[in-house]
Parts: sequence; structure tokens; C-alpha cells
Amino acid sequence: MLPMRPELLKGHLDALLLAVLEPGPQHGYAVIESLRSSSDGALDLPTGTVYPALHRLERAGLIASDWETVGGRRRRAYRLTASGHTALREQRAIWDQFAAAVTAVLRGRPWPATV
Amino acid sequence: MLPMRPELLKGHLDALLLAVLEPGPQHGYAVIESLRSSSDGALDLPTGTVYPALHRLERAGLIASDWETVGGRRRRAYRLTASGHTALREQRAIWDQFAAAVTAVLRGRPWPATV
DNA sequence: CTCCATAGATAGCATCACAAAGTATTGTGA
DNA sequence: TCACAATACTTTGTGATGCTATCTATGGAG
Repeated sequence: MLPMRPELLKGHLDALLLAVLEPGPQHGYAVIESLRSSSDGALDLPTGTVYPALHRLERAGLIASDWETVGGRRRRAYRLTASGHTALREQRAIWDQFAAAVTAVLRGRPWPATV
Repeated sequence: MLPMRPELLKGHLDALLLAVLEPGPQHGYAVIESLRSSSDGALDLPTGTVYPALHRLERAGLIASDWETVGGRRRRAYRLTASGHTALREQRAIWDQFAAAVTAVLRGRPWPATV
């Protein structure tokens, strides 16, 4: 698995985090592992990327957190808010468009008119 | 067509430019129009984005340029170098991986083991 | 007792697309 | 004739954001 260039993720991280939290609450460390496992190691994000991003999403009101203690360890469980669910829907649509556009250009073929 | 958030493109622009230049030389202004038309308006990049990016690619040796005058207007025709062709191949592979990983996470399904 | 996995935080940096402003030429419409 | 759009290129500065590096802390394995 090639190491992912850092900048590639820019602007797409929020969508990934929201998507990972969609099935149910998770704490930060678990989010990192979810991303890694569900992408077969392709998305192996450092804590310095994920934790600040979660804080940002919480400030934006897209997720909320509760502290919990499990096995003597404090952890913060994040869950999607209503706005978070809405944002995730939008982000998915934006990603689909973006991905289709980039793929079309990279393939050198014109945009598929029939979508 | 939704306005594309700026950061989404980060790290992917080089691949797009190389791909547009693959069929043959083009000048900057034409590159912008190629991107717009081949993405049905989704990729409508400002000159302040494209021209510096072309300079960057030229400094990196992935493209080369020749000045030409057409109808009294000076324009710079860019073409892929050998390194540029190689880079484009790599970038396509990287994009495919990245797109597959993001799509998998957004779809909430595990990475397809059979690729 | 040391080391690793778990769990979290953050300061500072680097990258890069973009906004905004400018130069210059050609063609068009009033 | 004169304003304006389209063509064509350039550059300065800024903002957003992911990453590196470093730090704190606990629990279990060896």
C-alpha cells in the first residue's frame, strides 16, 4: 500500500469522519481504526489530524461528545447531531460529483451526460 | 451545479493538468476551458489557480513550454515531458486508490477485497 | 520495570488553491 | 469613437487545513 500524499485528503476529511460516526458513536481512537480498517490501511491518519478535526466538527455543531470511562481510561464518545446527518448527506453528494468530475478528466473522456 | 469548495482540489490539481495536456500541447487559457468543458462546468478554475500550477509543474520538469503568437496574442503552449507522462500514470493510480478508499468509507461498506 | 497499546491534546509548520488586482491585445456593439 | 467583452498571462497575499512533533496518562504484557 503506497503512503498517501498528505494534501490529497484536504477538504474530504470531514466527510470521512461523519461517515464513520454514522452507524453509531465512537471515540477518536476508534475512529482512526475504523478508517484504517475500512480502507484496508489506505487511510491511516495520525492523531494530530483526527483529534483537531473532531474538535472542529464539534465546534461546527455537526457532532457532539460525551466523556466516558472504560477500564480506567477516559475517552470521548462522539456522535452525529441532526446537522451532522444533514451535512453528511450533502458531503456525499459533493464527493460523488467531485469524484465523477476528476475521474472523467483523468480518463480523458467527456463528462457522461446520462447520469 | 454546486460551487466546488476550494480545498477539495488540493493535491489533485496536478493530475488534472497533466491529464488535460496528455492528448497534445495546450496553452493555459485553453487548459482552463478544457477542464470546464470536460467536467460540464464542475471544474471552473480561476486563472490564479491554473497559471501558478503550470509554472510549478514546469519547474518540476513534468511539462515544458514554448511561446507562440497567434492573432497578435502571445501564448505559452505547454506539453508533457517524459517525466510528465510517467507522473501522470502514477497520479492516475493514486487517484484510483484514493477515490476507492473514500468511496468505501462514505458508503459505509468495507473495502472490496477483490480488486 | 520496561515497553507497547490505548486515549487524548496541541503548537507550529508547510502546502496550495484562491481572491484580487494588474498588463496587454483583439473584436464587437452602440 | 468609445466602452466593453473575450482572450491571454502574471503576481501578491491570504486562508484553510492536514501533518509533524511532542506531550500527558493509564493498563497490561513480558
